[in-house]
Amino acid sequence: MSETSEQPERISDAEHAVMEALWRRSPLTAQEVCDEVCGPRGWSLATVKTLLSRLVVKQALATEPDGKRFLYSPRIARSDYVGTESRRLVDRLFGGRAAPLFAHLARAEALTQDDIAEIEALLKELKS
Amino acid sequence: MSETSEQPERISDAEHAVMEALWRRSPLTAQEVCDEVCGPRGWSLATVKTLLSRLVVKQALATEPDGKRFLYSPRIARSDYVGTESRRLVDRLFGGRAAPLFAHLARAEALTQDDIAEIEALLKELKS
DNA sequence: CGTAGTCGATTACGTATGTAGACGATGGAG
DNA sequence: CTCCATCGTCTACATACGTAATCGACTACG
Repeated sequence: MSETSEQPERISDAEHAVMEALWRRSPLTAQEVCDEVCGPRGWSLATVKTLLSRLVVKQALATEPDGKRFLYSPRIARSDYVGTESRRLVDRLFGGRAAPLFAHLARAEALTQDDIAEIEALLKELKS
Repeated sequence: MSETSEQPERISDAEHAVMEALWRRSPLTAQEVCDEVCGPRGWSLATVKTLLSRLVVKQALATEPDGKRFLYSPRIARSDYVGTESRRLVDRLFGGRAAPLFAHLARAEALTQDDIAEIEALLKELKS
Protein backbone atom coordinates (compact mmCIF):
# COMPACT_ATOMS: atom_id res chain seq x y z
CA MET A 1 0.00 0.00 0.00
CA SER A 2 2.10 2.91 -1.07
CA GLU A 3 0.43 5.51 1.14
CA THR A 4 1.14 8.31 -1.29
CA SER A 5 -2.43 8.95 -2.34
CA GLU A 6 -1.37 11.65 -4.78
CA GLN A 7 -4.48 13.45 -5.84
CA PRO A 8 -2.98 15.59 -8.55
CA GLU A 9 -2.05 19.05 -7.39
CA ARG A 10 -3.85 21.89 -8.96
CA ILE A 11 -2.24 23.59 -11.94
CA SER A 12 -2.56 27.36 -11.90
CA ASP A 13 -3.46 29.58 -14.78
CA ALA A 14 0.08 30.68 -15.58
CA GLU A 15 1.35 27.14 -15.18
CA HIS A 16 -1.30 25.95 -17.57
CA ALA A 17 0.10 28.13 -20.34
CA VAL A 18 3.41 26.35 -19.92
CA MET A 19 1.74 22.97 -20.00
CA GLU A 20 -0.01 23.86 -23.24
CA ALA A 21 3.31 24.60 -24.90
CA LEU A 22 4.64 21.22 -23.82
CA TRP A 23 1.51 19.43 -24.86
CA ARG A 24 1.95 20.91 -28.30
CA ARG A 25 5.55 19.78 -28.54
CA SER A 26 7.90 18.05 -26.13
CA PRO A 27 10.41 17.59 -24.77
CA LEU A 28 11.56 21.19 -24.71
CA THR A 29 14.21 23.15 -22.86
CA ALA A 30 13.28 26.08 -20.65
CA GLN A 31 14.49 28.39 -23.37
CA GLU A 32 12.31 26.74 -25.97
CA VAL A 33 9.28 26.91 -23.75
CA CYS A 34 9.99 30.59 -23.31
CA ASP A 35 10.18 31.04 -27.06
CA GLU A 36 6.66 29.67 -27.20
CA VAL A 37 5.02 31.54 -24.36
CA CYS A 38 7.11 34.53 -23.31
CA GLY A 39 6.02 36.62 -26.26
CA PRO A 40 2.27 36.20 -25.94
CA ARG A 41 2.21 36.51 -22.16
CA GLY A 42 4.94 39.09 -21.82
CA TRP A 43 7.00 36.92 -19.51
CA SER A 44 10.71 36.75 -18.91
CA LEU A 45 12.71 33.55 -19.10
CA ALA A 46 13.05 33.66 -15.33
CA THR A 47 9.31 33.45 -14.95
CA VAL A 48 9.11 30.43 -17.18
CA LYS A 49 11.86 28.71 -15.20
CA THR A 50 9.95 29.28 -11.99
CA LEU A 51 6.78 27.86 -13.49
CA LEU A 52 8.66 24.85 -14.82
CA SER A 53 10.13 24.14 -11.40
CA ARG A 54 6.77 24.37 -9.73
CA LEU A 55 5.25 22.04 -12.29
CA VAL A 56 8.01 19.54 -11.69
CA VAL A 57 7.33 19.68 -7.95
CA LYS A 58 3.66 19.17 -8.68
CA GLN A 59 4.58 16.10 -10.70
CA ALA A 60 2.98 17.56 -13.77
CA LEU A 61 6.27 17.57 -15.67
CA ALA A 62 9.12 15.13 -16.01
CA THR A 63 12.70 16.20 -16.56
CA GLU A 64 15.39 14.46 -18.48
CA PRO A 65 18.95 15.74 -18.37
CA ASP A 66 20.45 16.77 -21.68
CA GLY A 67 24.04 17.77 -21.10
CA LYS A 68 23.98 20.88 -19.01
CA ARG A 69 20.28 21.56 -19.22
CA PHE A 70 16.98 19.78 -18.79
CA LEU A 71 14.36 18.68 -21.19
CA TYR A 72 10.84 18.98 -19.87
CA SER A 73 7.89 16.89 -20.91
CA PRO A 74 4.35 16.49 -19.61
CA ARG A 75 3.72 13.77 -17.14
CA ILE A 76 -0.01 14.04 -17.26
CA ALA A 77 -2.00 13.75 -20.45
CA ARG A 78 -3.77 16.80 -21.70
CA SER A 79 -6.96 14.81 -21.94
CA ASP A 80 -6.73 13.97 -18.25
CA TYR A 81 -6.24 17.59 -17.35
CA VAL A 82 -9.10 18.65 -19.58
CA GLY A 83 -11.19 15.95 -18.01
CA THR A 84 -10.67 16.96 -14.41
CA GLU A 85 -11.06 20.65 -15.16
CA SER A 86 -14.26 20.09 -17.09
CA ARG A 87 -15.56 17.92 -14.32
CA ARG A 88 -14.75 20.56 -11.74
CA LEU A 89 -16.74 23.11 -13.66
CA VAL A 90 -19.68 20.82 -14.22
CA ASP A 91 -19.72 19.90 -10.56
CA ARG A 92 -19.42 23.44 -9.29
CA LEU A 93 -21.85 25.10 -11.64
CA PHE A 94 -24.20 22.51 -13.01
CA GLY A 95 -24.75 20.08 -10.20
CA GLY A 96 -22.54 17.53 -11.86
CA ARG A 97 -24.70 17.14 -14.94
CA ALA A 98 -23.27 17.82 -18.34
CA ALA A 99 -26.54 18.44 -20.11
CA PRO A 100 -27.26 21.77 -18.41
CA LEU A 101 -23.77 22.94 -19.25
CA PHE A 102 -24.41 22.08 -22.81
CA ALA A 103 -27.75 23.82 -22.76
CA HIS A 104 -26.08 26.91 -21.42
CA LEU A 105 -23.35 26.82 -24.02
CA ALA A 106 -25.80 26.17 -26.79
CA ARG A 107 -27.86 29.21 -25.91
CA ALA A 108 -25.02 31.53 -25.08
CA GLU A 109 -22.40 30.58 -27.60
CA ALA A 110 -24.19 30.74 -30.90
CA LEU A 111 -23.04 27.40 -32.17
CA THR A 112 -22.32 27.23 -35.85
CA GLN A 113 -24.13 24.84 -38.12
CA ASP A 114 -20.93 22.82 -38.23
CA ASP A 115 -20.88 22.59 -34.46
CA ILE A 116 -24.42 21.42 -34.43
CA ALA A 117 -23.79 18.83 -37.11
CA GLU A 118 -20.73 17.61 -35.24
CA ILE A 119 -22.70 17.20 -32.07
CA GLU A 120 -25.57 15.47 -33.79
CA ALA A 121 -23.16 12.97 -35.25
CA LEU A 122 -21.76 12.36 -31.81
CA LEU A 123 -25.19 11.83 -30.37
CA LYS A 124 -26.02 9.34 -33.06
CA GLU A 125 -22.87 7.46 -32.22
CA LEU A 126 -23.70 7.50 -28.53
CA LYS A 127 -27.17 6.17 -29.01
CA SER A 128 -26.08 3.11 -30.93
CA MET B 1 -16.95 58.87 -19.21
CA SER B 2 -16.91 57.28 -15.81
CA GLU B 3 -13.43 55.81 -15.88
CA THR B 4 -14.43 52.86 -13.74
CA SER B 5 -14.18 50.13 -16.35
CA GLU B 6 -15.02 47.47 -13.77
CA GLN B 7 -14.36 44.13 -15.33
CA PRO B 8 -15.85 41.93 -12.65
CA GLU B 9 -13.33 40.71 -10.13
CA ARG B 10 -12.76 37.06 -9.90
CA ILE B 11 -14.73 35.09 -7.34
CA SER B 12 -12.71 32.45 -5.55
CA ASP B 13 -13.76 28.92 -4.79
CA ALA B 14 -14.68 29.56 -1.17
CA GLU B 15 -16.45 32.75 -2.08
CA HIS B 16 -18.41 30.89 -4.70
CA ALA B 17 -19.92 28.62 -2.07
CA VAL B 18 -21.26 31.70 -0.32
CA MET B 19 -22.66 33.06 -3.56
CA GLU B 20 -24.47 29.80 -4.19
CA ALA B 21 -26.25 30.07 -0.86
CA LEU B 22 -27.38 33.58 -1.71
CA TRP B 23 -28.42 32.62 -5.20
CA ARG B 24 -30.61 29.97 -3.68
CA ARG B 25 -32.23 32.39 -1.27
CA SER B 26 -31.68 36.05 -0.51
CA PRO B 27 -31.38 38.38 1.19
CA LEU B 28 -29.77 36.60 4.11
CA THR B 29 -27.86 37.67 7.19
CA ALA B 30 -24.34 36.46 7.79
CA GLN B 31 -25.68 34.06 10.36
CA GLU B 32 -28.16 32.61 7.91
CA VAL B 33 -25.52 32.18 5.24
CA CYS B 34 -23.44 30.36 7.81
CA ASP B 35 -26.36 28.09 8.61
CA GLU B 36 -26.36 27.14 4.94
CA VAL B 37 -22.67 26.62 4.31
CA CYS B 38 -20.77 26.28 7.57
CA GLY B 39 -21.88 22.73 8.11
CA PRO B 40 -20.96 21.27 4.73
CA ARG B 41 -17.67 23.11 4.46
CA GLY B 42 -16.69 22.97 8.11
CA TRP B 43 -16.39 26.72 8.40
CA SER B 44 -16.82 29.04 11.32
CA LEU B 45 -19.06 32.08 11.27
CA ALA B 46 -15.96 34.25 11.20
CA THR B 47 -14.90 32.70 7.94
CA VAL B 48 -18.24 33.40 6.36
CA LYS B 49 -18.08 37.00 7.53
CA THR B 50 -14.71 37.43 5.88
CA LEU B 51 -15.95 35.94 2.64
CA LEU B 52 -19.03 38.14 2.68
CA SER B 53 -16.91 41.26 3.17
CA ARG B 54 -14.61 40.31 0.34
CA LEU B 55 -17.57 39.70 -1.94
CA VAL B 56 -18.99 43.10 -1.08
CA VAL B 57 -15.66 44.71 -1.96
CA LYS B 58 -15.67 42.79 -5.21
CA GLN B 59 -19.13 44.18 -5.92
CA ALA B 60 -20.56 40.71 -6.13
CA LEU B 61 -22.90 41.31 -3.19
CA ALA B 62 -25.08 44.19 -2.13
CA THR B 63 -25.84 44.99 1.50
CA GLU B 64 -28.94 46.44 2.96
CA PRO B 65 -29.03 47.46 6.61
CA ASP B 66 -31.58 45.72 8.75
CA GLY B 67 -31.42 47.17 12.23
CA LYS B 68 -28.08 46.26 13.66
CA ARG B 69 -27.06 43.81 10.99
CA PHE B 70 -26.85 43.55 7.22
CA LEU B 71 -28.78 41.63 4.70
CA TYR B 72 -26.72 40.37 1.80
CA SER B 73 -27.95 39.69 -1.70
CA PRO B 74 -26.24 38.90 -4.99
CA ARG B 75 -25.45 41.75 -7.24
CA ILE B 76 -24.53 39.61 -10.19
CA ALA B 77 -26.85 37.05 -11.68
CA ARG B 78 -25.91 33.44 -11.36
CA SER B 79 -26.37 33.00 -15.07
CA ASP B 80 -23.79 35.70 -15.72
CA TYR B 81 -21.33 34.05 -13.41
CA VAL B 82 -21.96 30.68 -14.99
CA GLY B 83 -21.54 32.26 -18.36
CA THR B 84 -18.18 33.83 -17.74
CA GLU B 85 -16.83 30.77 -15.98
CA SER B 86 -17.97 28.47 -18.75
CA ARG B 87 -16.47 30.79 -21.31
CA ARG B 88 -13.19 30.84 -19.44
CA LEU B 89 -13.02 27.10 -19.50
CA VAL B 90 -13.96 26.82 -23.14
CA ASP B 91 -11.38 29.42 -24.06
CA ARG B 92 -8.61 27.90 -22.00
CA LEU B 93 -9.14 24.28 -22.87
CA PHE B 94 -11.03 24.07 -26.12
CA GLY B 95 -9.79 26.97 -28.18
CA GLY B 96 -12.98 28.85 -27.56
CA ARG B 97 -15.21 26.33 -29.29
CA ALA B 98 -18.02 24.72 -27.40
CA ALA B 99 -18.38 21.68 -29.62
CA PRO B 100 -15.12 20.04 -28.53
CA LEU B 101 -16.07 20.56 -24.90
CA PHE B 102 -19.29 18.85 -25.58
CA ALA B 103 -17.56 16.03 -27.40
CA HIS B 104 -15.31 15.56 -24.43
CA LEU B 105 -18.17 15.57 -21.97
CA ALA B 106 -20.20 13.23 -24.09
CA ARG B 107 -17.45 10.65 -24.20
CA ALA B 108 -16.28 11.02 -20.63
CA GLU B 109 -19.48 11.59 -18.75
CA ALA B 110 -21.70 8.76 -19.82
CA LEU B 111 -24.70 10.87 -20.61
CA THR B 112 -28.03 9.33 -19.77
CA GLN B 113 -30.66 8.74 -22.39
CA ASP B 114 -32.52 11.64 -20.85
CA ASP B 115 -29.54 13.90 -21.26
CA ILE B 116 -29.22 12.90 -24.86
CA ALA B 117 -32.89 13.46 -25.51
CA GLU B 118 -32.69 16.85 -23.85
CA ILE B 119 -29.79 17.87 -25.99
CA GLU B 120 -31.39 16.62 -29.16
CA ALA B 121 -34.44 18.70 -28.41
CA LEU B 122 -32.23 21.71 -27.91
CA LEU B 123 -30.48 21.11 -31.18
CA LYS B 124 -33.76 20.87 -33.01
CA GLU B 125 -34.78 24.17 -31.51
CA LEU B 126 -31.49 25.76 -32.52
CA LYS B 127 -31.73 24.62 -36.09
CA SER B 128 -35.09 26.13 -36.72
C1' DC C 1 43.53 28.49 -18.84
C1' DG C 2 40.54 32.30 -18.13
C1' DT C 3 36.32 34.47 -19.12
C1' DA C 4 31.67 35.21 -20.76
C1' DG C 5 27.41 33.22 -21.46
C1' DT C 6 23.95 29.86 -19.96
C1' DC C 7 21.60 26.70 -16.78
C1' DG C 8 19.01 25.28 -12.84
C1' DA C 9 18.33 26.58 -8.01
C1' DT C 10 17.50 29.89 -4.50
C1' DT C 11 15.56 33.92 -2.87
C1' DA C 12 12.31 37.75 -3.19
C1' DC C 13 8.15 40.14 -2.89
C1' DG C 14 3.47 41.68 -3.61
C1' DT C 15 -1.25 40.10 -3.97
C1' DA C 16 -4.90 36.50 -3.47
C1' DT C 17 -6.98 32.98 -0.81
C1' DG C 18 -8.48 30.05 3.09
C1' DT C 19 -9.39 30.28 7.62
C1' DA C 20 -10.23 32.50 11.84
C1' DG C 21 -9.58 35.29 16.36
C1' DA C 22 -9.99 39.92 18.60
C1' DC C 23 -12.27 44.22 19.12
C1' DG C 24 -15.40 47.99 19.43
C1' DA C 25 -20.27 49.39 18.79
C1' DT C 26 -24.96 48.54 19.83
C1' DG C 27 -29.41 46.99 20.79
C1' DG C 28 -32.36 44.26 23.72
C1' DA C 29 -33.29 41.98 28.40
C1' DG C 30 -33.90 42.82 32.92
C1' DC D 1 -29.39 52.15 33.41
C1' DT D 2 -26.44 48.00 32.97
C1' DC D 3 -24.73 44.01 30.98
C1' DC D 4 -24.51 40.55 27.54
C1' DA D 5 -25.18 38.67 23.09
C1' DT D 6 -24.33 39.94 18.40
C1' DC D 7 -22.85 42.47 14.48
C1' DG D 8 -19.53 44.08 11.28
C1' DT D 9 -14.62 45.43 10.99
C1' DC D 10 -9.79 44.85 11.71
C1' DT D 11 -6.02 42.07 12.20
C1' DA D 12 -3.57 37.73 11.58
C1' DC D 13 -1.21 34.22 9.40
C1' DA D 14 -0.09 30.34 6.39
C1' DT D 15 -0.12 28.90 1.67
C1' DA D 16 -0.57 29.74 -3.33
C1' DC D 17 0.35 32.47 -7.28
C1' DG D 18 2.50 35.83 -10.56
C1' DT D 19 6.58 37.67 -11.67
C1' DA D 20 11.35 38.11 -11.51
C1' DA D 21 16.41 39.01 -9.90
C1' DT D 22 20.44 36.81 -8.24
C1' DC D 23 23.78 33.21 -7.56
C1' DG D 24 26.79 29.35 -7.98
C1' DA D 25 28.09 25.82 -11.37
C1' DC D 26 29.55 24.64 -15.77
C1' DT D 27 30.84 24.90 -20.64
C1' DA D 28 32.38 26.61 -24.84
C1' DC D 29 35.20 30.11 -27.04
C1' DG D 30 39.28 32.24 -27.51
